[in-house]
Amino acid sequence: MLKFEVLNKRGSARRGRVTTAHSVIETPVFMPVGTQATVKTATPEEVWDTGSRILLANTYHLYLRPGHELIKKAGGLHSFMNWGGSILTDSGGFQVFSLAPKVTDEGAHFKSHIDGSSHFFTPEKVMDIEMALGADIAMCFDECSPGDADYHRAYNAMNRTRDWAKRCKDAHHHEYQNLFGIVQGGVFGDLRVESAKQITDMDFVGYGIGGLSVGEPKEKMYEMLEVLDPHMPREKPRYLMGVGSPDCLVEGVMRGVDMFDCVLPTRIARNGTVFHPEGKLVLRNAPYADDFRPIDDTCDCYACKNYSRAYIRHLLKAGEILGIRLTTIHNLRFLQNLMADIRVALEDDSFDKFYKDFFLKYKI
RNA sequence: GGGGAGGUUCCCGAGCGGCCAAAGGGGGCAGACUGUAAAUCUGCUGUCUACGACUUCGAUGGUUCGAAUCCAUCUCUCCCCA
Repeated sequence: MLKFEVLNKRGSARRGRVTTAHSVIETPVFMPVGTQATVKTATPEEVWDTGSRILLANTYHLYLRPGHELIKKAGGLHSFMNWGGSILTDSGGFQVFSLAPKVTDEGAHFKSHIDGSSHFFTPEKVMDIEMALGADIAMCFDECSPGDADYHRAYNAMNRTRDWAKRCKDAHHHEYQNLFGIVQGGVFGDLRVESAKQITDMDFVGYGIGGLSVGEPKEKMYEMLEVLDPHMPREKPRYLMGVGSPDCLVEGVMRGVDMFDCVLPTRIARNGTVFHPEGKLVLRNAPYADDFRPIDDTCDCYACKNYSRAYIRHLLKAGEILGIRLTTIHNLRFLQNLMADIRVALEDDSFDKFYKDFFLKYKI
């Protein structure tokens, strides 16, 4: 079972440690996303070398292809993809929201994005799949309302998430896998508080904060985190789902978040953008054509230690695979270094200074 | 030497009298990307003293109210036969 220790606190921010059956995870932590049991372009070893100790994978995608039974047959996700760290599986709740299928109290009907075939997810079905996948942490099947959802819609999604969480908990039995509940409530403070009560009353191992970073202004997201802070148990990990820009990570930690995941670093890497202490660099742009410096001369990643901006830009422009591999490795390492720096600052009780210094340099 | 097909905006390539500053690709230049249907998507890409004007479709000359589109000559490229 999962163990969570809070090692140090500074206001709402906390420095902690999650221990799962597969690894020790120092928090606050950033978790790279490997939807289809792979962090796109990088080998598990390369991902490990960026400092990552826990990855995300997606129930919806792996159920469709190659199928959870096959992964179970392979000995579970860790074995199937040769990843020695921990894994968290997202439930497919986000797809329910983004693929806009028909949702009833019973579950969600949707059509496969691969072949158009019809499928039906219930909380029980999702638990079966997640247990078969065998990640260290499984997420409840929830309903995620979009950032512009009105009160009524957010309210309904919140209550459905509560009902489904109950059914998930009843259906979930696993030797080492841990189930996290998910708080919803849109951008409405009272709903967030109510959702936090509904979900934490069920006593999960940890809590996802869902339905944020889905199109609402950042300020709303920060506001919701502040509203939630006093209503979530301090002794359990909090996971802000889908958040991953450097500024949001720092802001999230300040508001008490322990875990983050996001496709942003890997996606923008594939689209030619890299993180830098002063902001993002669109490496495929013309000014880098003859810029022979590393992406970030303070970075210790494989890309920065060996290659220039000009070379990587050339690879990106030429459509060479190595280009997006290098930018992916850099962006992951950048975020892992950022999180490591945050953890040190929390240990040293210097997070306020860190926060100030970070935003002095980093242009959003 | 004979016969045939062609030369279009950075490149390839449509257009074949007006609706053409000229389709569509590519390339180039930017922008977006936050629980991944994403190595994706979107915009711009002749010049300017810009809701209008000017210069472009091998060159020159012509026909026409009007030509990238028709005619003549020149020039270059490719293919076939000698």
